[in-house]
Amino acid sequence: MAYHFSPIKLDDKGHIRDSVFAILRNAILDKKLEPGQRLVERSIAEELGISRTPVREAIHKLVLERLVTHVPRKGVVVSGFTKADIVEILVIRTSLEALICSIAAAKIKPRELKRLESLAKQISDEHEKGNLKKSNQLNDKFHEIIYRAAESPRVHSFLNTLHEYITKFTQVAYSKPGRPAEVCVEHKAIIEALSKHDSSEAEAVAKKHAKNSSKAFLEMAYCD
Amino acid sequence: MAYHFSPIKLDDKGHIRDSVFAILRNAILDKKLEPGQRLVERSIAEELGISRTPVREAIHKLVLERLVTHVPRKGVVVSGFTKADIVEILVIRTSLEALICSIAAAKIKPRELKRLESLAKQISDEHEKGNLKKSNQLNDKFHEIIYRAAESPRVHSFLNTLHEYITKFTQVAYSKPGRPAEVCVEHKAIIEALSKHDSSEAEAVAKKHAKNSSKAFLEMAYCD
DNA sequence: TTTTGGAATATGGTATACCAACATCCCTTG
DNA sequence: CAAGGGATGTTGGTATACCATATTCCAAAA
Repeated sequence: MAYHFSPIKLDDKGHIRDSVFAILRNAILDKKLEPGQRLVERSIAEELGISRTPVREAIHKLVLERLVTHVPRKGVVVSGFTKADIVEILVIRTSLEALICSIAAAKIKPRELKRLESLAKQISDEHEKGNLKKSNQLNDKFHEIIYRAAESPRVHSFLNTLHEYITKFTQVAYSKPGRPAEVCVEHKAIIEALSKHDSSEAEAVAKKHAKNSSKAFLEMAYCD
Repeated sequence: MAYHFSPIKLDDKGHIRDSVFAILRNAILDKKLEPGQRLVERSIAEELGISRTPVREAIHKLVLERLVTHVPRKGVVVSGFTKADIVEILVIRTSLEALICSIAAAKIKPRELKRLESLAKQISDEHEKGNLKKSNQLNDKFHEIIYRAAESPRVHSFLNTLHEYITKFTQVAYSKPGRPAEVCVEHKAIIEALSKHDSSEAEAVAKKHAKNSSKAFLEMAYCD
């Protein structure tokens, strides 16, 4: 059975395993590989024109991220994403988003607060111009500032992973009527809580922000 | 430089990479490998009497768990655990513990509640008998019941990982005078919230429980 | 004595080879 | 024709070989 992967270009200076990981990951998230489908190391390696070793290492990472499941004596198969899985990811993100915000409140510097205010304004501007892509990028930066301010590498990297899962669908969430305006209001509330270095308020508003975002996503994604 | 690992016994039916992972992980958590020390694939493989392949895969998992850090053109080095790292792990656990408890409140079955009550009683009994080891085991079971009730595999497995980090020190926390009694009270409060299927109360009491446990740990571990 | 070039070495990344377990299918045998 | 068994193939796990890069160190030249 063929996966229809193109041979890898070797001009990449990064490690092959990372390229393979990205290829497989995108294929799964883009549903090019169906849930339940087996991933056969030899076949993938052959199609990509490389050896099994980097393929194995890439698959390993996928297992750790639960995008594929290891079945004894069968190899790995693509995991299915049920609605329950999506919900779990969203609630984890909500919880950690609240956590990192409360931590950030205690540590954030005036310089970073300034940057957040500037970004919030830009985001709102781009919204009005209808520039979804740009405003999404800026939105990511907004949250990245907060993540960094919290100086909590584990939470930070975990949130990034979750974010990548969700990103594949996020423009859907933003297309919900009225959501962009809400986002602006919520961003302002977050900035205010952070400015006051009020951890519990920051936790509360961040949780509300993430919950609303999750809700908007679920409504749009599962309206059927 | 020698790591002083003994050759692996091959009678293990499990995969070698898992054995290697456990060996390295324990060595790091038990401080037999010092922070900053390099892990050289060839040397480890040689000492264990196996090939590099399973060693590589084990090291990969360690990187994902941040127990070691990959340094370009250097290989991997053992990560240092500062107090900030411990604190971060504890607050993540607190956050997820609260989350999983609130989810469990909505899903838990009478059968599981019965089991929790029985365990809480046993734990308190073993405390009084001064049987720390046994009561710790039962405590783990107590939380495991709740984890399972939540049916949230990602949170569940993440909490297990965090738990293993903390476990290495946990008997310290329990040695704090008065803590065992508090634990019993907190367990009762958790059971009550779960019985009422009150998610927000469950979240609150679980958070308090985890926070108190973290506090007890930090006080005992860093009294100097 | 200092500097520099290159060879030797160390090490991780990648490719390949080998093996054991399991599945599949055909052939034999009743 | 059906059932059992063995040959063969598939696949993941492990071992080994090879390669590229970077570091170290020594020797030769200025």
